[in-house]
Amino acid sequence: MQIMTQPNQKNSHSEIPIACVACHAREGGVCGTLSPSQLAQVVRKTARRRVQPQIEIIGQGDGIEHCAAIVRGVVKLSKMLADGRQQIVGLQFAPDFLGTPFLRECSLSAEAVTNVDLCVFPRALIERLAAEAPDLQRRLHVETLKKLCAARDWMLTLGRKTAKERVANFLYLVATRINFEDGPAREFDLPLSRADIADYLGLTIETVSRQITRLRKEGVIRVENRRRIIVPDIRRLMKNASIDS
Amino acid sequence: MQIMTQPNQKNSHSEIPIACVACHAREGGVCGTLSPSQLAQVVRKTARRRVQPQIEIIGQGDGIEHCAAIVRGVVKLSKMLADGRQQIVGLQFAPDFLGTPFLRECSLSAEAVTNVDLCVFPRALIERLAAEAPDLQRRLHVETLKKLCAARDWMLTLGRKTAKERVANFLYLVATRINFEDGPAREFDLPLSRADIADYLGLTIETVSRQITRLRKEGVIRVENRRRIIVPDIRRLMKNASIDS
DNA sequence: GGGCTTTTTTGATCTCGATCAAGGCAGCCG
DNA sequence: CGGCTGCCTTGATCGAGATCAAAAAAGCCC
Repeated sequence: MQIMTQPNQKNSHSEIPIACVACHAREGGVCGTLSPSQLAQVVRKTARRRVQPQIEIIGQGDGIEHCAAIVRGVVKLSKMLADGRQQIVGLQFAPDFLGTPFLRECSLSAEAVTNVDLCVFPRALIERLAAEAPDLQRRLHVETLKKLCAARDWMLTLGRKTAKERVANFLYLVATRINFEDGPAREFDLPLSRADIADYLGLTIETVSRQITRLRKEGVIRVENRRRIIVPDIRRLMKNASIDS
Repeated sequence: MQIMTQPNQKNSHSEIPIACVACHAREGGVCGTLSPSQLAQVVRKTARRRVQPQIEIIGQGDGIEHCAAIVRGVVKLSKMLADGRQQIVGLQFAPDFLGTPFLRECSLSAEAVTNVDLCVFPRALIERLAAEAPDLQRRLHVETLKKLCAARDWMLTLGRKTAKERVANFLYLVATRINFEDGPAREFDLPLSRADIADYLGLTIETVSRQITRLRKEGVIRVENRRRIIVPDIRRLMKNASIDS
């Protein structure tokens, strides 16, 4: 499924760039250094969109004609083999950028795992503005570099860590990314089902469940209603994940 | 160990940018769109360097002050846990770019696996030129996007493929990347030892060896002198790697 | 609440790849 | 040539996580 292209008429024009800025609040916003006329283009071509859980945002192998910034919610990026085996290759939280301008042939599918609010742009707009505004290009590049670094960290997890370490690593990752401003959350709701966690960790749901139980029994975490995780001591969780701090 | 900083006096000035261009020949070279004065800066600040196998180019956690383009040879990027478990998170062939300008905190170590010729620049130079030349910034960004795509492909391999598929996948990867101009090589020398292959695939050397034997006995590959691989039918190798073409 | 589905947990067993242990083979140097 | 060293291969056994199976808990709709 493609990202919708129509600008959302219900939003006032002034709201949209604020959303974009919010998306990249950590660094002052993607639109931060654009000229007034460039900002006006963004306003005209940008659409807000709300996506329900389990709805595909970008399909595997689509010619991707749009990009988006996540305003709220969690998006999973996954790859699938012909026989159905699946691997989640990235989790994106607000205010991450979705899509690969400047590169066409990267097949992966993006799917909302919670309710997601997006700020959608045409790919061509981003590419044009990036060519005009070096700082925008640089900032998108830095975001890509961070994703590359995260992907490589996860390769270490997938290739060399035990099931228990992987689960602890996942919990640590969610704790640190769920609130993008503050440090690691002490208490949070898991955005993913056990099946999705398994697909992210290269494990089965049974193994994920058993390792969560194990961490719970060892007192590393507390679990309420299967979804809510409480971490009394983040250091202890990191040790269980073999994260050297 | 840091990359050497001294420009190599033995190289004529005219040779160096040619080397850079050669590094990025597929797209016309990193230096392709620079002005004459920018090119002169590159000439002044660039050093050629030859690196022996198993020599570290950039250490894990170094404050990385240099970047490099690979002119010849193969470089492995790896991450290690405190207890010694290791994962190779990327293999770079000529004419790949090494280093992460614009981003400081990504800990990984780069090590030559064959004799490697590099073209070394100060990080600051690249960052300055990229700010001035939007096309250079864009091209570096595209290279990073490709690496991200490759890393995510590898996550699928690490998370969901069997030992045999992983080994076949690795052979296919080397076949396609060892000669950057042509298509997949039908015959090539493995640049990595069994131990390095194991670290790349998240397996042990024994399992790697057994799966190579198995692929050999099934006629998917022929092996000469343990290092030389002959692939009679690349399609068959891809099928064994579960690569959907 | 009661019946239904879906998700998660727990238990029993199996299997692929790890581990432990030799043995083979090539390169190197005397 | 023979002994040595460092990879690589092969064999035997073990174990972490997969698979198969079922029970328990939560959500959902009436």
